[in-house]
Amino acid sequence: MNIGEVSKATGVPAKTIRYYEEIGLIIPNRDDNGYRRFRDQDLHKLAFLGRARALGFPIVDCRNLMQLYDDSGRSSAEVKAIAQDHLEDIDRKITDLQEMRETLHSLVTACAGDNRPDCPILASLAGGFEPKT
Amino acid sequence: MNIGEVSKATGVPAKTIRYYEEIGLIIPNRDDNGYRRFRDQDLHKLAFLGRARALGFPIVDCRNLMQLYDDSGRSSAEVKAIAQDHLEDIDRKITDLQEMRETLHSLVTACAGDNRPDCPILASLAGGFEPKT
DNA sequence: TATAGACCTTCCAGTAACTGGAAGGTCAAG
DNA sequence: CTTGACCTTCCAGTTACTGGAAGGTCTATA
Repeated sequence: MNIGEVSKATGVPAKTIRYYEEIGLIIPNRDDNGYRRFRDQDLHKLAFLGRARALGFPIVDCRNLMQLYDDSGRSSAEVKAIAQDHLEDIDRKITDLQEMRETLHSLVTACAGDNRPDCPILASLAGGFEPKT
Repeated sequence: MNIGEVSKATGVPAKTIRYYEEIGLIIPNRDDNGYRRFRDQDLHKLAFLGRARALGFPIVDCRNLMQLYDDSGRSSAEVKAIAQDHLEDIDRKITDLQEMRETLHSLVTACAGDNRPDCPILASLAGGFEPKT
C-alpha cells in the first residue's frame, strides 16, 4: 500500500502521515521509485495514532502509549497514569471553557445587537463592569 | 509607566506586551533611552486585551473589538456577531472535549492500573474495541 | 509512442500566541 | 564604582500539522 491508500484506509491525511514519519512515529519502507510502502504494522500504528489523537492525546503521549503497547512487560498502571493525566487536562480545559462560556453568554444575552452603539460586551471588556445576569 | 509597572498593573506579562506592540495592537511611546513609556490609553488597551483574551477571543477578534470600541459609529450588532461566533466556537470545543472525556473516563475506569500488562485503554486504541461501560 | 491526469516526492513557509534565553544597554543605591 | 534590577533587541522553540511549489512516476488511452 502506498500513502494515498493508507490515508483512505486509516483516515489519516497523507500530509500527516509524512509528518508522523518525520518525527519518527512510523518508519515505512520505500519502493525503488522512492514511494513509501506501508506494511500492516504501519497501518496498525497509524490507526492507533488516529484513535489516540481523536481522544486528544498529545503526540508525546501517543509515542509513549505506542511504546507501552509494544512492551509486553508493561504494567497497566503506566498506561492508566498517562490517560488519567490527560483526563485531568481535559477536565481543566472544560472547566475553563465553561467559565468563559457563562460570562460570554450573559454578555451576548445582554447585548441588544441593533444599530445603536451601546454595548455591554464592549463595556465589560473596557471597564470590567459586570452586566446584570 | 514603563513595561514592568504596566505588567504588574494589568497582569499582562512584559513579553506579551512587547508582542502586542510587535503586531500593532498598541503603540507605546519611547523615552530617550529607548524604554517604552505607556500612557493611560495604553494601559486601558492592555486591560481590554487581557479581558478579551481571558474570554478566549483570538487576537484577530481582539483587534476588531478594540476597533469597534474606538468607533463611536459602531452598531452593537457588529460586536454581538463577533461574540456570538466566538461563543459557538467555545460550545463546539466544549462538546468535543466532553465527548473525549466520556470515552476516556470509561476507559480509565475500566483499567485496573496494576502491574499486569492487560489494559483496556491500549486495547481500545489498538483495535477500536469498546470497553464495557 | 505521446500525453494527460493522478499519483508520488522533497522542501519551505505559515499557522496561534506567546515564551525562553542570550547579549547587552540603563538606572538608582550605597 | 559597582551591584542588581531594570530595560532593549533578536533568535529560536513550542504544537501538530497544513498549503503550496517544483518536479518525478505511473497508468490508461488515443
